[in-house]
Amino acid sequence: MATIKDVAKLAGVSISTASLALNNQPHVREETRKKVLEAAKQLNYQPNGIARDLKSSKTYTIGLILADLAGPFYSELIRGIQDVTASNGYDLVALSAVGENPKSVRYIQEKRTDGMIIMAHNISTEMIRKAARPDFPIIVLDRKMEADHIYSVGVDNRKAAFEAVSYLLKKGYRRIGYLGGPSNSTDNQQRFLGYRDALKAQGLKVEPKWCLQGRFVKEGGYQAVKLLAAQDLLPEAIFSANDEMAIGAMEALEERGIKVPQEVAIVGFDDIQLARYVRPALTTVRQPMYDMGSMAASLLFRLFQKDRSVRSVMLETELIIRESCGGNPSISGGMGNGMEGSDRWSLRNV
Amino acid sequence: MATIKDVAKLAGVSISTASLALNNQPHVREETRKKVLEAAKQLNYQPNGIARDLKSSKTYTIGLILADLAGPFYSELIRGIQDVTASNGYDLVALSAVGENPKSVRYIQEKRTDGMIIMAHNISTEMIRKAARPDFPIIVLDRKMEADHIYSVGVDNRKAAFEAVSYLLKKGYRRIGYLGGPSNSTDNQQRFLGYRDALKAQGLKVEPKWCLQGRFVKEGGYQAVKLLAAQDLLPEAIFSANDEMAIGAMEALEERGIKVPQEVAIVGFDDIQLARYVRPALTTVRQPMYDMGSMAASLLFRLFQKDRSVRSVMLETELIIRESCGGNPSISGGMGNGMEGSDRWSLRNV
DNA sequence: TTGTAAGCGTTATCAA
DNA sequence: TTGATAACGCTTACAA
Repeated sequence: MATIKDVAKLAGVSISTASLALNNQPHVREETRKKVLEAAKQLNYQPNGIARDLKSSKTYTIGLILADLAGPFYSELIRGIQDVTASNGYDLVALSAVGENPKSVRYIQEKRTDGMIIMAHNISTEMIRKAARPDFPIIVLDRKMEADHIYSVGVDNRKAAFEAVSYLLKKGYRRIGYLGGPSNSTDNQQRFLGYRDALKAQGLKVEPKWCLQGRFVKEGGYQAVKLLAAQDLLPEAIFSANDEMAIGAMEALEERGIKVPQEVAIVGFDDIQLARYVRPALTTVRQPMYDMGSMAASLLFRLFQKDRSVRSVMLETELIIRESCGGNPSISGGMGNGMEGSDRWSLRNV
Repeated sequence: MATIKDVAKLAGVSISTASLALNNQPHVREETRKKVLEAAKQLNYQPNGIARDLKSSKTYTIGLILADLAGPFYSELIRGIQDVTASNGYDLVALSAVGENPKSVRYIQEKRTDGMIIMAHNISTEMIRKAARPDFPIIVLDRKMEADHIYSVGVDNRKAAFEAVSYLLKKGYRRIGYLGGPSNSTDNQQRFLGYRDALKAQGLKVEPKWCLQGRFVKEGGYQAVKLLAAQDLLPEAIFSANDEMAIGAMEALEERGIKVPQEVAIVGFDDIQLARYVRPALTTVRQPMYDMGSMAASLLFRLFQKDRSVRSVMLETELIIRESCGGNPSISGGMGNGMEGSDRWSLRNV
């Protein structure tokens, strides 16, 4: 690997001159610059970014940690972040936090980026708190937390879940199950509370036998519902804490010839791309993922600029009515460009 | 930011001793180690990864560059890579190459990782060739290229396309269009050649009016087909160079009330997750994305170990018959966990 | 306009 | 068992 030293030597100048020339700094004679550039080319010189980062304590990179990079859930989120980072001349690197003790925390602790956006329930709040610094702000998307140099961007999960379940109740369903995610996930906890609140508001209470664990993945939803169906314990409706599990649930039901929504209604959460393509199309709570992403990134850049007015933000969700709980499918088909539905059902401020 | 220097000072030892203690090296008195660890904790010390990387010229990270991180296409690929990197104790960082002159090339050039996997047609072959080094191998997934420290993993696009189009021909379709991606994409070029070959083998030739450009994105497929339909120029069948465009095409047709497959048949390429969910379910060429990912990563690790036997690899594709060109849907339904058909791929050396 | 030299935070070598 | 000290490759005062 050719270093700047080699370039300088070949060009017959000092290292600092070589550096100046290479970085298009003024105060370098044109002839000298040419010599240096020529030498660099000849050696196929490429600067070592790590050394530069170390020296300048700046990486022009922001990091994004997701529980599962490969999940279908994140497209719009990534797009939102990316649009903002790119327009600020930054790179975005994404990593996923897999397993109980994700290796990627190393990446947070060791500060290989200028800031972080995190949406991974398997990364502990404690860890995040420890890693944040004035020059290393962190935005969390999957929990509520406000501490020095830490901000959160998200939706009011409890309220959103409350409304989704209330919708089921309004349609006359009484025996409503909950298909949940990992218990250490704040999102899951809040959605469960919203579910409980809604039942309670109608004088109903949570039935443990209908509280399923699906780990936020399709296979989990599939297994949980399959088991319940085998025991003949199915409720009339299921509120699933995310769409993936809801789709798994639908497949389990289909396998047993149980009709959705006629026999069991289903509501999901997230509005992933697939939601509108499954049959029946999934009624679900839309999270404004693109906005969450761009908001998180903007916050970060404002923080880089020492903007003191930054605060955590909560965005609005929207219940998207499709076919999976019967009744007026108002949406299905269309370009799926995320534009449908802004006029439909409720929008609310938090 | 507390550095190791601060820790050393607080513990009353030298920097080197602090380093030894912190890294669990032997030859440190237990008492001393305790003192150091205590100091580190008190200062909330976290090692600076960049400095470490610089010193050790090793990052224990491999990079993945995708044309569009947010695309639906990559889940399985990422999973394949991730499984291998994680089991080798490495991190995976993903970046996307957006636009004509992607900023992320910086990441390649500046070697912030120990190796790279690239699937982004907007990164030039020239650039890749320049960046590869003995200690910085690169695996390309979207083009055929073999040079020092560069290997490719992929499928035989031309053959796969040939088979897909031949299938249409065998079903009796004669007027077959091509919905293609960016012209600088090798994948696109090869698929087009396969399409042409298949037509030629039946004495047919390519009709320019049926050669559409959809930029590999859904919206592109939608627009192109919409336009063609408006001019009443639709062929009997369309071979789309990827699934996203195929789905866009289907939506354009649906909008005009044109039935698939009765009036226009469609075949896609990739077998993304959505393909089995759209109605009619999409007949398409499955690329073994998971295997491509794990294979690419394995190659990298073998290279790290100076394994000289590494060679480029070509994997087999498979035509998945569903409903979008009429006739015998052989696969559809199931858990969609990507496990179907895994007994069918074979490895071929190039 | 160019060169010398310090330093970013580590790890590693060698003496003490 | 510990401590000086020299790198790693770069940027940047400051001096010449």
